[in-house]
Amino acid sequence: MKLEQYDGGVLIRVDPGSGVAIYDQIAASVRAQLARGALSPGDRLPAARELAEALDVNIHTVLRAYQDLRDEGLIDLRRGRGAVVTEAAAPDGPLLDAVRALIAEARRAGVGPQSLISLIREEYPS
Amino acid sequence: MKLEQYDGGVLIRVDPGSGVAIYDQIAASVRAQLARGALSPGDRLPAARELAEALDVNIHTVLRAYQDLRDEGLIDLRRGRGAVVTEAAAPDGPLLDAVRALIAEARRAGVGPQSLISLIREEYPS
DNA sequence: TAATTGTGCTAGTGAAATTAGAACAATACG
DNA sequence: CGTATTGTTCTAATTTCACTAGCACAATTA
Repeated sequence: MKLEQYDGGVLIRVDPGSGVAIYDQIAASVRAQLARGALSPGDRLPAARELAEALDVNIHTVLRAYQDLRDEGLIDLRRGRGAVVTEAAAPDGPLLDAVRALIAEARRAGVGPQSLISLIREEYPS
Repeated sequence: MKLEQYDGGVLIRVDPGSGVAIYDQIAASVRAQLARGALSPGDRLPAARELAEALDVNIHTVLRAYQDLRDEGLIDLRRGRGAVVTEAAAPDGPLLDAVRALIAEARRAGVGPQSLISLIREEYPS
């Protein structure tokens, strides 16, 4: 089952039994929307307590996701103020095009998401 | 520290303290080599017991990786016979090109591996 | 037949995720 | 100024899952 949370354009989905950690799903959802342009610099993410309740998750789990995003420089996170999207996290058209081109190519070749991601991890060292 | 295992062209690396599960690292390593063409249909992966000993890991950890690969249709896994690369898992040049193009684009845009993978997960539904 | 190889099972250990509750500090807003 | 909001920090318990360990068993190969 998937829990969702809608808040002025911010849509976050979480699947407790997907093998991926919940805080990682939250962070990934935000990252994807940033790259896609669904979230723009200056936009505000839902308050941690608020999102936690909506997703039926502990506040610390949400905070963990937010802190990861801050460490990556994607959001500005401060008490009293909340989580605000950074200037550095501007949407990128060409990148999104490249992503969609790659996925089309992968589909054609019969390569699934797992293999594709493994390949990228291998070719794009952290 | 990284442990490796060489076996007739099959190179598998594992880093116990990388945050990624070992079985996932093994599977990812195989996936990447399949897509790259370092492994071809008909090739045989090292026996689970053998690889486990070489990597200094439990056999169940290796089997978990192999079973995941089988679930994805990449290898044929049967007792007595071992793990053999499937016909479906053929190498693909254009795909690899697209991957490298995407990574170049991501680097240019200052988008890290995390965000990139999150984006692909979101755009390439399982 | 004998050796190899994956399967299935039980069980224990350790690390990490998640939850819970509370007090506290910075910010925003009337 | 006072109050509500919001993230921060802390302790602690629980739960989940990866990993290890050892064993017996079944299928395949040679």
